[in-house]
Amino acid sequence: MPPKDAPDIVVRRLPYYMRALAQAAERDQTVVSSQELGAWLGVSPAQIRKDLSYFGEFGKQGLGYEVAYLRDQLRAILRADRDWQVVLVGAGALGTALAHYPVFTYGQFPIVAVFDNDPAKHDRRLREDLVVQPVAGMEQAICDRGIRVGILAVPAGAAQEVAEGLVACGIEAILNYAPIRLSLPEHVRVQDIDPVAVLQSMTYYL
Amino acid sequence: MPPKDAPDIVVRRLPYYMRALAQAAERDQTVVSSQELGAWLGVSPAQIRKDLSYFGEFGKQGLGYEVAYLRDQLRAILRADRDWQVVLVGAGALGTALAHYPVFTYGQFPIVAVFDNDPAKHDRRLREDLVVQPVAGMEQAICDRGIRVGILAVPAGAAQEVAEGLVACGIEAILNYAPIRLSLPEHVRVQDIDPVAVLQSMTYYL
DNA sequence: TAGATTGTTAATCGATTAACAATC
DNA sequence: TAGATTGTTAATCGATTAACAATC
Repeated sequence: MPPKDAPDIVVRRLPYYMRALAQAAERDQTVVSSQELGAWLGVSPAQIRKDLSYFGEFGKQGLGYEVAYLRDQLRAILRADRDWQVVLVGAGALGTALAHYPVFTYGQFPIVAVFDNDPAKHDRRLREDLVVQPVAGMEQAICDRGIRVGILAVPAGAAQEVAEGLVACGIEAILNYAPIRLSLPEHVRVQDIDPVAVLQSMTYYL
Repeated sequence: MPPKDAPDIVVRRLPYYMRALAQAAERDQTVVSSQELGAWLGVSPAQIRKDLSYFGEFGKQGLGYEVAYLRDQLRAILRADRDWQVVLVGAGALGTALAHYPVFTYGQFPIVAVFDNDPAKHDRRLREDLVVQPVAGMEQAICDRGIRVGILAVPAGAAQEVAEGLVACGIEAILNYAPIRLSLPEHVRVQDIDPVAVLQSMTYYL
């Protein structure tokens, strides 16, 4: 019986486990139990143990998990032990804000190229090392560098077309800020970030 | 047997149904089937019918749903037929970008006050009608206007404290951009938006 | 009427939790 | 050793899907 793949919902929790462990390590905590980790994250200890068990055995009975070790294991599992160059499309207010995030500047997901269709924005310098370019040059730039991750911060009307361009350039993971559902090939992962939809679901309860 | 409350996961899908219907209405489409709506959204027709059935009967057998009618019903259910004034805390790059979103300017969630703890930012004008104020005046401003929704766009280190301040002011729903889990009273709804966690879960598959 | 599609029930599928033997 | 906590199995819970009578 082959080991079961971790469900996507489990994979999506791992970054939160990883972050909690990184914070614990910064506090010089050396060991943590599933009980404690769960309390921090609002998750049951059983769920944490079950989630981790999809990927291996990381703890010691009677003791718990070594903080630094488990953090490093999760980093390796999520491929967070390396950088992923990112291409940003859309240099409006949101794109500009994202370009200044530390994680997108020196962090794990450096934005290395920005494109926009608005000629008024071309050559604008978003950062020391980042100049807005015309979308026409996108394919070339992405292929040359082997970039696989894209962030879409364009208006809804342009999103589908731009997304197809990204996919044609070899992008396999897209973080989509445009409030529209993208239709893309199966192999491309898309995650939407939509603050309005989130707020609208919250006001239901008010 | 009392009717069952809709699960939260259903409520979270309604904004997407609502948006698709609004777009269909703009195309002057008058009627839509669960089949068609599901195809647009990448959801099964059965799921759409089941989801809607938590809230009432909105369709006609053999025909489908009247687009404008169902859109309006969903608007009423989600309380999207009114404005919700929003308070923004954090006037950095992200907060500034959010302040310029149309939906947060003239839309359903107008940001009516911005606070920041950095004196250098005080009195900065984010928009025609929006000036950054010291956090000290927050409670007063929120209570005066009866604001119930907050957006948190401050660094992780300040988030918990600021969130507690918001709750003390009567805020009941928080959209949290800080990469940290907030511990707040049960009655306060919190939704996190964390692009890094999302990207990290996607790179697992690359 | 005949064809289509809803609303709902029952079946299926998948995720979470409880419980406990293994063992540090 | 005694106490604690893991990893895993089985039980439970909840969400999705399939199917179909009702009916437009």
